[in-house]
Amino acid sequence: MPPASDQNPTAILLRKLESIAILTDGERQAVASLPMRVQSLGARQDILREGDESRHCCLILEGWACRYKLLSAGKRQIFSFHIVGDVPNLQSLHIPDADHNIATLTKARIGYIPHDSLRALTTNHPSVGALLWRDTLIEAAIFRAWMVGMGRRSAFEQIAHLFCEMYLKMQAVGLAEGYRCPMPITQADLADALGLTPVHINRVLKDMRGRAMITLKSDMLVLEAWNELIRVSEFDPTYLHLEARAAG
Amino acid sequence: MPPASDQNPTAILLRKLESIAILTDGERQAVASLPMRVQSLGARQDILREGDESRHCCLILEGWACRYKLLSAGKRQIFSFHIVGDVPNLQSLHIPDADHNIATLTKARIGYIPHDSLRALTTNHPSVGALLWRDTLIEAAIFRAWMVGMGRRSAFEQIAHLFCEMYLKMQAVGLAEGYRCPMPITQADLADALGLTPVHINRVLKDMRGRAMITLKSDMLVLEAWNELIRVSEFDPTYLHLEARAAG
DNA sequence: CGGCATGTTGAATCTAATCAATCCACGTGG
DNA sequence: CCACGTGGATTGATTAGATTCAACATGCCG
Repeated sequence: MPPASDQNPTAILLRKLESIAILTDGERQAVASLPMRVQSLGARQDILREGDESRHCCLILEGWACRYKLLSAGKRQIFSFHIVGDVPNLQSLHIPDADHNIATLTKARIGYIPHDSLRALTTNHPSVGALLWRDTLIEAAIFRAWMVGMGRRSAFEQIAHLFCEMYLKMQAVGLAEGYRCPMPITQADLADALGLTPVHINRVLKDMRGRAMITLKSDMLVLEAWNELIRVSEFDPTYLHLEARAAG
Repeated sequence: MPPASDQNPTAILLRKLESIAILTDGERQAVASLPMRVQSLGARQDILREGDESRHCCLILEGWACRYKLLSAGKRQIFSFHIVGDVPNLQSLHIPDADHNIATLTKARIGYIPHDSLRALTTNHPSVGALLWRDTLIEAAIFRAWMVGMGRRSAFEQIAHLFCEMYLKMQAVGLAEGYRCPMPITQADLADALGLTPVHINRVLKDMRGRAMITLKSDMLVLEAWNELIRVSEFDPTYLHLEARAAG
């Protein structure tokens, strides 16, 4: 598989959709002909702000992004991390007013697809519409998995669970294999995603390294003890609803 | 407005849908003619279990329900509370395999609507399909709001935020007014929803009573100091995306 | 090379958890 | 009518996990 940057922008979307469902040739063609305006962004740039009204959906062509909300006193909660192929504001199709922010984590390229084109696609190909709906439902399932972590898992279990989830998501779209994946996320970002402090994240990561469960260095994560990680975090990949051909 | 129990089952669904959007007569009629099998259940009965495959969606006609997941060592995370008009497994339309459980909290009546009928409805009335999609997206927005609470709010703020949310949701479908609403939820349930212990919930509730912010007795909640509650919890109702006519 | 973001470590503190006992409201049966 | 059982609520004492504050190290980029 060629690197994402060499691919046609819509091919990236197709690869993502085919990681969660099987498409017919007609559907593939319809997706592939979506119009798209491409923009390059630096790291830590807001793509969309709370209160903004969307007229486009944002497809990540390169780099990483996250969704988050700011509270008073500088507190921040990150809701999700997004990789190549994700459409972090797909929900704007039916809820145009953003109730949270989207920002890049790394340098990134974003493809903007007009809502009108996506609506036409769902009208002409209801099964693709159903697939997009399904994608937002999988996202909700991931939210629930994070809720379990924040509410009822220890910091250690929670981090292990997140790493398993992110690895499988990347593996499903060909961005990872052999229990190695890119992880260009600071400990502060991780803390804001899991509801912990950066200091505590640091200590737990040290602990995980000490137990030889992970290696995490220069933005590369290696899951050295997959079975141990899924055991301690009670990780069950069902909720990701990945196509069998893609699932680990 | 007559009590829900006197209404036609589909009227309950209509009232809910009209709390988040405006329907045409044709759409109303189509929703009203959905077939439904009604079942009565006692309190704390599972409606759906993790791993089950749904062929129906469950409409709550009477009583309260919740969605939850069980972990080892008896830990439980509740994802959502559901009231009359809610369809807690709407997502099963596109993800039939349940990755969590649904159970009643109180005695309840449930209407089962076949997936086939709902699919036909979304085919013949795409705008109703879009509305159902929208409802699942609002639910995801509520998940995000809970994530903020679990990750970045104090127990006090979190409980205040939840009470504001639940009051507005009930008010939107005519189940509450005057800052009073039913709240037939045990402190243990609240704890499992917010990621806290029952003991701590108890202490925070005592504190909130002491500050004259709430009254909570015999399953009835009164928000005695609405402005104070929304201030301390930084509550912004936008994420509920209620129709203006229904919003507080 | 300097500057700044990120990562690391220690010590003190605190919020919330844990464990355990008691209380209370309510329904039931003798 | 009252004793009893039960589920839920309340309280106290103690502990633990995570936070906070502060200092220092590392590493990357211009």
